[in-house]
Amino acid sequence: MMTASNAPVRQSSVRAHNLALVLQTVANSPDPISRASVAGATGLTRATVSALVDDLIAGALLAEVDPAPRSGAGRPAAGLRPAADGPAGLGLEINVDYRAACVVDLTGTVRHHLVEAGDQRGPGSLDGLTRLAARALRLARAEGLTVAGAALAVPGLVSAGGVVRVAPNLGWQDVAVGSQLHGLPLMVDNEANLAALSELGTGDLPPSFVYISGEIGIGAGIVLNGALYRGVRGWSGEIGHIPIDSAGPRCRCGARGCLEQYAGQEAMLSAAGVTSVESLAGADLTVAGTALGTAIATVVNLLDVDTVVLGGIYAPLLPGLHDAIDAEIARRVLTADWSPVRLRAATLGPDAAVRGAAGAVLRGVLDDPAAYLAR
Amino acid sequence: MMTASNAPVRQSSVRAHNLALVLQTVANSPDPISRASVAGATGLTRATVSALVDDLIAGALLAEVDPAPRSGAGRPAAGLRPAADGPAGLGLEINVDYRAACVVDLTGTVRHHLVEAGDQRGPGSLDGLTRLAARALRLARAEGLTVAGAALAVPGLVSAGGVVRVAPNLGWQDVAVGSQLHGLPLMVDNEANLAALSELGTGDLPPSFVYISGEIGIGAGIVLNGALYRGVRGWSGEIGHIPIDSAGPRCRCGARGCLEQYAGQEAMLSAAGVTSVESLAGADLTVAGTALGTAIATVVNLLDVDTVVLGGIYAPLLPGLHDAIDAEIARRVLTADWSPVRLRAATLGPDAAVRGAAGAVLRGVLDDPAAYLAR
DNA sequence: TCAAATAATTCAACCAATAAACAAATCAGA
DNA sequence: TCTGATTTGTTTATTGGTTGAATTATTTGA
Repeated sequence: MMTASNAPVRQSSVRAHNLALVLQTVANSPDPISRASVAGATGLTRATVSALVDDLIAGALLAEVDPAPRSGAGRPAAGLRPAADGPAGLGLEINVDYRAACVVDLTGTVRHHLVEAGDQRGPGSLDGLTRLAARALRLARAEGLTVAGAALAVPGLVSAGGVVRVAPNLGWQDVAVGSQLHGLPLMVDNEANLAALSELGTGDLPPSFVYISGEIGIGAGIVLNGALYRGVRGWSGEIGHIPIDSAGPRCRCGARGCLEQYAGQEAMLSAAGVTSVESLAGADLTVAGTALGTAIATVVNLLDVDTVVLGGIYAPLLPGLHDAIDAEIARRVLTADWSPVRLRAATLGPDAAVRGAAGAVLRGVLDDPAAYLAR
Repeated sequence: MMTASNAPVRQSSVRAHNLALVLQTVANSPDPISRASVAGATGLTRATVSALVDDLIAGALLAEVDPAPRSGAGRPAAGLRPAADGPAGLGLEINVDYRAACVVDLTGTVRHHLVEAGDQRGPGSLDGLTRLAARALRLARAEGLTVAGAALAVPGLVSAGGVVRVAPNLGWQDVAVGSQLHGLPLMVDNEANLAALSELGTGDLPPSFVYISGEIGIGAGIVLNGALYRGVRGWSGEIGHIPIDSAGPRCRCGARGCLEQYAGQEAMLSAAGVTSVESLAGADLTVAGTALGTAIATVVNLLDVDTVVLGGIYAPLLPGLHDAIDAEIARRVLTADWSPVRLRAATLGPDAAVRGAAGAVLRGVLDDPAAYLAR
C-alpha cells in the first residue's frame, strides 16, 4: 500500500502494514515458506509473524500446506502458501475485435478465461462486456471464490472515476464506464499499464522498467520501484508520438514523423508490403527498429531504467528488431557504456492486459490485506 | 521519509512517522500554528501532538513563538515554528567558473552564502571546495547551528556512493568525491536534480513537475509526487540528447539533431550571432523554442506532468521562448485539449542548485526527524 | 534412548496512541 | 467586574500491537 505520507499512523496501521508485509513475503516466495523463515526475511519476531499468519489464514488469504522436504534436525516447518480458495480478481478487457474476462486467484492461477470475438467499436459494446463479466462472476462464485473487485483494460486514455476520455480505435470519446460493476469496485485503466503490471507479476523483472505495447497505436506502461507510474491525470506512457524526424510523414495527431509512423502496426505492414502481422516475421524491420530504438533511447535517457519489455506485436518480432534497436541505444543513450539496457520480449502474449487487470485487483489485496479482511 | 515497504513496522516507527508528520505540518504552514491546529490538520489527537511537539522542541527542531493574533473566545494558542537555531544544511556547488557554499536553516533562511569565482575545471578544484566548506561550517557553528549534513551539486552524472561518472564541462571522469566531508555525511547529486528540489521547496509548485536546466548542457530534474525521481542508477533527466531531427547537425554525443544542438547555450549563441547570454534577450529564439517545445512534448506525453519549470539561462529568456514552446506543445501533446501544460520560469536564479543542495539536507531532517534527534 | 536443533506458541512487559477528564487562559455579556 | 462559554493544552487510565524470554512440540543424529 502506498501509505499516504500525510496521514497519521496508529497501532492499527502498524498491523495493517505488517499483515501486508507477511502476505507479500509468502506470495513472493517461489516455494512454501515457514513462519520462522518469514520472520527471518521480514525482521519481525516469530511471535508476531505467528499472530499475523493466524489472521491471514482465518481470512482465507493464506493456507498451510504440507511441509517442504527438509534436511537437518528440528521440528519440521509448516509451509505457507497464498490461499487458492480466497480472494480472486476479475480482469476485463475490451479491444477492437474481441472482449475478454478472466478470473485469477491469489496463487496466480487463471481459473477462468472467457473470450468473445467480434467488433467492439462503439460504446454499445459495454453491455456485452457487462454480460461477459456476469458469466465470469458466476463461474468464480460457483467455485467458492470471493471476487474482490474488477479491473477493465481499455486501449485509450482513462481519467479518474472511470471515464474513458478517448479510445481512438474503439471510436470512444468521453465514455463513463463508472466505478462499480455487479456490486464490485471497478477500476478502469489503460491496456499498456495493466499489461506492464502483468509482466511485473511474473517476477523475473527488475522493479523499474518500461513496457512498450505495439498495437495499432503504441503505448507504454511505466513501472518505477515496483509500482505503476500513472502520471498526474493517469495519462502517462503516450509514447506513440515521440518525434523521430520532424520532416517525416504526417501523423494522424497532426505532427510529423511520430514514432507511430515508423513502428506502428499499419506503418510496418505497408513498409513490408504485407497484410498480416504474422508475415512481418520474415520482413526487414530495420526502419521500425531504428525508430523504436530512438524512442527507447529517449525514454532511457529521461527515466534511467535499465530494462525495456517489448509487448504486443513487438514480442514475436523482437529477433528482427533487436539489432536496429540496440544500435540506436548504443548511439543515443549516454550511459550505455557503464550499464547496458536490457531488451526483453514480453512473456504473456495477447492475454497480458486481461491478466494484468485481474492482477491489479489482487495487488490491491496484497497491498492492503487488512482492508480486505475488514470488508 | 520514503518508508521502505519491505521493512517491518514497530511502535518506534509509528513515533518516527508521526514526528515527521507534525514537523512537516508546522514547516508547511505559512504562519505559526498551534498544537490544536496541528492535531486538526493531521488527524492525531491533541494529546499526541503535545507529546510529539515536546520532543521536537527539546531537540531544537521546533520553537514556540508569540501567539498569532487571534479572534474569538478561548485560551490563546502558543504558536509553533521551525527552529532557527536548530539543524542547518550545508549546500555546495561546483561549476565551470565558480564554486559556492551556503548554509540554510530550518526556517529556510539562507544564513551564509559564499561564492568564489574562478575556473574549476579538473578534479583538483575539489580541494578548494573542501576549504570553502570548512569556512562555511565555521561560520554556521559560530552562530550555534548544528549542521546536519552536506550536499554537493555537480553538473554531471553521479553514481551511488558519491562517484561522479562524468562531468563533461568540468573535465571530470570517475571522480570519487566520497560520502563524508569534515565528518559530515555528504550527498552528491546532479545540479538539475537539486535545483528542481529547490524550486519544489518554494511551495508554489504542484507535487509533480519537471525542471529543465539550460546551461552549456541541458538537464532535467524530475519531481514526482513531491519526491525527486533519480532513476535506477541516479541518471534520470538526461534530456539534452532527445532527438529533434535525425538529419540535423552532428552532436558531441555522436548522434544527430539532439536538443542540445538547437537549444543548448552554444547553439543559441551562435544562431543569434552574439557572444553573451544577456544579448540573447532580444534575439529571435524560435528555433530553440521549437526544439525545446518538441522535447517538452515528449516529456509530457511520457510522464503526464502538467507543469514544466524552465531554469538556468532559460528562465530570463522565457518570454522569447514561450510562444514557440506552446505551439509545439499544442501540436504534439495529445492531452493538451483537456488540460493545459503550464510553463513557468524558475524563481531562484543561479543559486537554485546550491540552495537545493542545502535544502536536500534539511529535507532529510524533515523526512526523518527521529534519526536527527537520535544522533 | 537421549541430547541437540529447529519450529511454533504463550505470556508478561513495554511503547505509543486514544479518549476523557481536567486545568489554564481568554472573550463576551450582564 | 463578575460569570459562563470557549478554546488550548496537559494528565491519566485504557487499549492495541510488538517484543523477548520461556515453553512446548517435533524431528535428526549419536
